[in-house]
Amino acid sequence: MRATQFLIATEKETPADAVVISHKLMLRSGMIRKLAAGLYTWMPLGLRTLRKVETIVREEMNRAGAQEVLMPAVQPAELWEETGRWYQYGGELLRLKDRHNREFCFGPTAEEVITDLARNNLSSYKQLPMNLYQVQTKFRDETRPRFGVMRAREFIMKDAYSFHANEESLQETYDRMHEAYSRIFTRLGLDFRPVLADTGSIGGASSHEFHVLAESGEDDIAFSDASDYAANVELAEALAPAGERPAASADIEKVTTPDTTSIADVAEFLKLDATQVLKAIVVRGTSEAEDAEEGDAGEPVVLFLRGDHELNEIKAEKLPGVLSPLQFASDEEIQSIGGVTGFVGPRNLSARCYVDRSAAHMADFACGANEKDAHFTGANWGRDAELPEVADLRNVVAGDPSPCGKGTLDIKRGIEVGHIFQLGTKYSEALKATVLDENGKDRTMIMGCYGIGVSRVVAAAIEQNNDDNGIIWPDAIAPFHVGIVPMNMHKSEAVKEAAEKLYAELTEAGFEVYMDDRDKKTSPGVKFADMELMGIPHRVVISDRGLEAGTLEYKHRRADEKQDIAADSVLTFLKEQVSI
RNA sequence: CGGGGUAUAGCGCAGUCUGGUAGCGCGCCUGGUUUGGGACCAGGAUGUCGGGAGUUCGAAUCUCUCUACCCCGACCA
Repeated sequence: MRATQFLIATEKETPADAVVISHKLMLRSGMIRKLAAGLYTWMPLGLRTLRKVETIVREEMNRAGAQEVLMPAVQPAELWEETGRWYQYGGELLRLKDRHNREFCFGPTAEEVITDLARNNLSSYKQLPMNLYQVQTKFRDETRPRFGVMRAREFIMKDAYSFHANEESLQETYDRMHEAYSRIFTRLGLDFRPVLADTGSIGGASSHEFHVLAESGEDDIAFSDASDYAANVELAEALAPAGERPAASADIEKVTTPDTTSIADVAEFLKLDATQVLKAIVVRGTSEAEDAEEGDAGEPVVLFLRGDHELNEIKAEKLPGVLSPLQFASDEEIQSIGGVTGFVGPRNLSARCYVDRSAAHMADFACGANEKDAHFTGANWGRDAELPEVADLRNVVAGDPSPCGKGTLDIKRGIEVGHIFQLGTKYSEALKATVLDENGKDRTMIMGCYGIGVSRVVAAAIEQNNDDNGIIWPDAIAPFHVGIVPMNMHKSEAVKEAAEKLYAELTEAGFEVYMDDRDKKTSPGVKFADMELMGIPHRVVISDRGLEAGTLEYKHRRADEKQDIAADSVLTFLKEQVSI
């Protein structure tokens, strides 16, 4: 590709609405342009990389035995009504009506459609297992799209769905997908980790997320320093502290603590560490009324944590009696159980309570007195308040022992680029997707699903590969492998000739080449800067000076120094440097 | 959805408080000089000042209203 024929859209200044590096660089390099919130046009430069990611994903999916299909982006409401998700999905589902007033949605995912496909086209266990995938535009009407294509509303996703006659077969495909994903992200040149994950609203048994490690990630990942254990913090179990709870050594005492409603206030006022203060969080409970609809709130539930710990909402939602999704109780609801907002404590509280494992281990602690402007100090479980049911309620923090039993946990930020689930029969049952088994009986197929955020991968790759001058593409997904900068091409026939010759030679050899043939108005500095911003990994400069000496100059985007290469060996040299 | 903010040329911004008819840098066009790291000189083009309504002799500026976008949070995976 010649620069003069390419839609170059580089920008010197960063558009004001970008906050993460990948978003800034994608805009500045001219990979994407924003159309509206969460909607982006892929420019020629960006699309080249996007297509390369897709290609790698396809190659590895095919290698792992999956078959590509392409389903409609617009899906009929009926299917979603059959699984009940038409009502459950909420505002993220973009609903549409056609001219006949029939309802549709723009697919945020395709379980319904693929399961419909399977029930209509698979009839025998002998056809299983079957793994089908597509690479397609999805739409999720995020309340808050951000970070460019990292969290866009419209995005490209590879979604695969497998169908099985039994659990063993599902596990086999799941493992094979796990392996395929590892190969994909390795080939993409990314620093990634598979981590144990919550199964979320899609439901199902087992689940792994694939995360690209980056500071700008929106997820916290817990790693063991002594094993390969890694889990999303949402899921990572916080173990009980070792040993017995220390014995009480202080007397309980009520103290006046005016306006100290936060843990930080209380700790400061009482000159205690946050670890010595009991945190109480009152959430809504499930209703036990006969006519209660799902989601109706019932009696509040109180959760106790050590002051320095954070509530893990996913864990809390799963507790019996706690309303899911989690909602915090109102001041009135707190009063109804004998509490005072900001001063809730375990003593004389009439509500169902849970205490976190670490909080259950506290002794001589401070806690709310269920009176305005009052706390207790020197409180102890058993003696001063009954110990509620103990549960794992908190997010793990760095330094916690690893749940795998080996080492301690470290926490890093990650960008979720892939997710694999064992779905079980959630969708196949709702849509009655069955096959006949060996005995001629209907059997509901067991499903797995496997997603990769293709467009998000592009952004994630940039988060991991950039410097002050711009993007640094791994060869595998670079929009161009080699950039040629001819110096003073307008003046020197020799340079022009050599550049054209090299361009033809490299293209012939299978390299994707970008030659900056812009005229004399475009100074070399601009060409270098653009090429670096765009992240082209290998650069060859052709100059009169070099040609006289029989050399060309080569520099890798990541290297500090340029090097002279004998002109006649450039092709061989580049074949060694570039991994296509 | 709650809180905060912004909207002026393709991009980044000033001008708004204190009303007087639109400006800077980059980019773009023309000509010339330059040519190994975002050149220089001269000339030039580009704006419904986000939309609507109002106040006023006069509105980018004041008032009301709508919209879009961004940030924090909640939600979502």
